[in-house]
Amino acid sequence: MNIGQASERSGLPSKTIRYYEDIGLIRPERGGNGYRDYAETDVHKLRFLQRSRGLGFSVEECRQLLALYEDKGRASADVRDIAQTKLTEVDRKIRELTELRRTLEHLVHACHGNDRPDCPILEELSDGS
Amino acid sequence: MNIGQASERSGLPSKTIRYYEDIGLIRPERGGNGYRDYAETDVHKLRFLQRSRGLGFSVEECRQLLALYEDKGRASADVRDIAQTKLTEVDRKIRELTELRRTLEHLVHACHGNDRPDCPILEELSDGS
DNA sequence: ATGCACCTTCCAGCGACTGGAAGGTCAAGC
DNA sequence: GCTTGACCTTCCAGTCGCTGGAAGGTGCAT
Repeated sequence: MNIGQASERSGLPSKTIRYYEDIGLIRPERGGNGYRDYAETDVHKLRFLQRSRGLGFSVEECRQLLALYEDKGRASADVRDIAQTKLTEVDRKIRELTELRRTLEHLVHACHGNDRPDCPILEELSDGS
Repeated sequence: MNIGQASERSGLPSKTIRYYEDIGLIRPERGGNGYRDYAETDVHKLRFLQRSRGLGFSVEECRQLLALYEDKGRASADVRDIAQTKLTEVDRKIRELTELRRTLEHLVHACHGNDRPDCPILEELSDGS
């Protein structure tokens, strides 16, 4: 199938699919007209990429996961390690954002939001109080 | 003062300070030797930038905030709108990450992590079950 | 005079795409 | 057979917010 259909079936934009080929994640056949020709297994891999990217794995991590996926002799512990590391990162990000949220909420509530020029938000940004 | 000291006092790397000048956020004087010469007000603005970037505002939002900060006749509601929008974004991001966290945790717990090749994580990534 | 820390500009690269230009291909309708 | 339009191709540039490095100038102490 052509890239358009592969795009539709994987949920990835054609541009992204070509990019993944550029960086060596996937290698479709080529037809006589030079068009890329995707097999079912390719669509499968593209969906795999779409899901793992959506779970926040970097492209390099996806490359590892894909290699492990294709390696029938891999240890499942390898995969779990990658997921565990990502989980820790996500946890940290959530903590940071929650802290940020608290600060922003405080700022928004402190500001009466009228058309007078004094604004507690700017004051706090300015002097770090 | 030179860029090194401005860097130290604002908490921003020299490279970043030069970059902020490139994109027109700040315009220090120049000494006879061509060195940038930062006044107190410049350090003040740099700290303002450092804090607002740290709160997750984009450089463009920082530019707006800085303009409002310098505009003595601004309405505080303008500032609050920017902060409120950012708060909504942060909320959405936290929700997404929490969902992601749940999925990752499920994957990690489902995988026994031994050296046999079957791995529930890869299976889920593959078939989206 | 030498050394070293600091400063300058400019250019390139990161990650993960995304947009656009310029052109080839294919199928349908006239 | 000719046109139209949708699709495909490659290649180059831009996004965001820096960051690194090269090549060279300046300031100050020894």
